[in-house]
Amino acid sequence: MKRQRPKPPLLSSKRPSRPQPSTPPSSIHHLRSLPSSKTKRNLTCQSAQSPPLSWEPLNIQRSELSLPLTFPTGQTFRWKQTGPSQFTGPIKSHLISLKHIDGHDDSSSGVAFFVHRTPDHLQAVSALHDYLNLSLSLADIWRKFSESDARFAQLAPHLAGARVLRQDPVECLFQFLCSSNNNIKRITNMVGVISSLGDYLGSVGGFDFHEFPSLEQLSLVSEEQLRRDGFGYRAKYIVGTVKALQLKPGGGAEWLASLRDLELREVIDALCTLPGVGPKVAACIALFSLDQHHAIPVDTHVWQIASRYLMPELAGARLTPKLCSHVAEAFVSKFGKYAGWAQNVLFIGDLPSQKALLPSDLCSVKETKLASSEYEKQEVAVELVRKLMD
DNA sequence: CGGTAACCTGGGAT
DNA sequence: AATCCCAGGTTAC
Repeated sequence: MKRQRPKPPLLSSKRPSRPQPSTPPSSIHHLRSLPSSKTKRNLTCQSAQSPPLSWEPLNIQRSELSLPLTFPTGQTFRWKQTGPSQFTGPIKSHLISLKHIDGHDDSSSGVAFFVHRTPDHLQAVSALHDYLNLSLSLADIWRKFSESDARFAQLAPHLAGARVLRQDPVECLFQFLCSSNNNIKRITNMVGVISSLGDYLGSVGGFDFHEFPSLEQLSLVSEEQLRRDGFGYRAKYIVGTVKALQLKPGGGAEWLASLRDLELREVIDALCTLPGVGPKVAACIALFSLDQHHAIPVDTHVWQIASRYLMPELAGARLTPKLCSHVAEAFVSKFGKYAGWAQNVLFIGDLPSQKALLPSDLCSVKETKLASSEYEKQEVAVELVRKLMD
């Protein structure tokens, strides 16, 4: 991550001196199969154990996993684009690249992965499958969505492979603590600052990667330091949430992971006890890391989508907490058990950065500034909502 | 209990 | 140039 201005050195940005991997240097053949990167000299890491230092196929079609529709679309800020159709990121203590394999059609094109570094290759492969949520079939889930919603059916062919990840809860929580009232670029910078507190994993394409820091490592950074690093008021959320988690019986990581067994309502309530976590951030954590497939993060985008396609009677109304839960319910009653996965697709379809993928007639046109008469319209909408809620 | 203002920061629009 | 507005919201009043 390149920073705009010089920053004070971070607490543990020094590379921990790890024992060198005991494997022999890679052969020429292996070198040829290394992922493309602008700076080859930075390819420092290797698998400490098992052999496969090469690209291996992931046994799925592109329609089950699109890398550009899954990694840079706001559910994780930890992955970097390291090639034309290649992304690199950390999963636990594994550092992995993924890239698309071109084919003539969907069935012959797919995804390959490259394990740059891992304590155990088999565990790396297993962790990758888990992280990508590959036990769930996108095709199965989407079929029902298209049947029940016209907007989804229109959008889906252009956004094939937009998958919901299954991230580590601690990692997910701290990423979305950074997201409040913020933009993707700055969130990515901030997540980079936090990540650098974790153990160094290696460098690919000029980007340094770290294992996500433990709560103990996170507890070493002060609110003042975070403010100097540009976190603004979110600095106290980070510090406060670390402390709150450390007080949990059995440890915060355990406590967070245990939420996977609860009902969505309980999960949201539990998460909202942490400082800086409100309904929206809680829903993101629930959906992207806690197996709550019907959690609906209602933000400005989803609000727009809902008022445009799902609940047109809301057009012009304001986004209030009360209405947010109504929108979430509307999504669930329309899309069912995996409503969060549908929301994710509609959300991506609304992202300015993804508009290029869509035919212009599918692009949502941003509501231009409200004219004077629009004010009245809003009053009417508010009235309608009031009736709706009785 | 529901509605509002304040909160850090940076980029783009007015 | 100065100011406003917005960006995947939450908190405190």
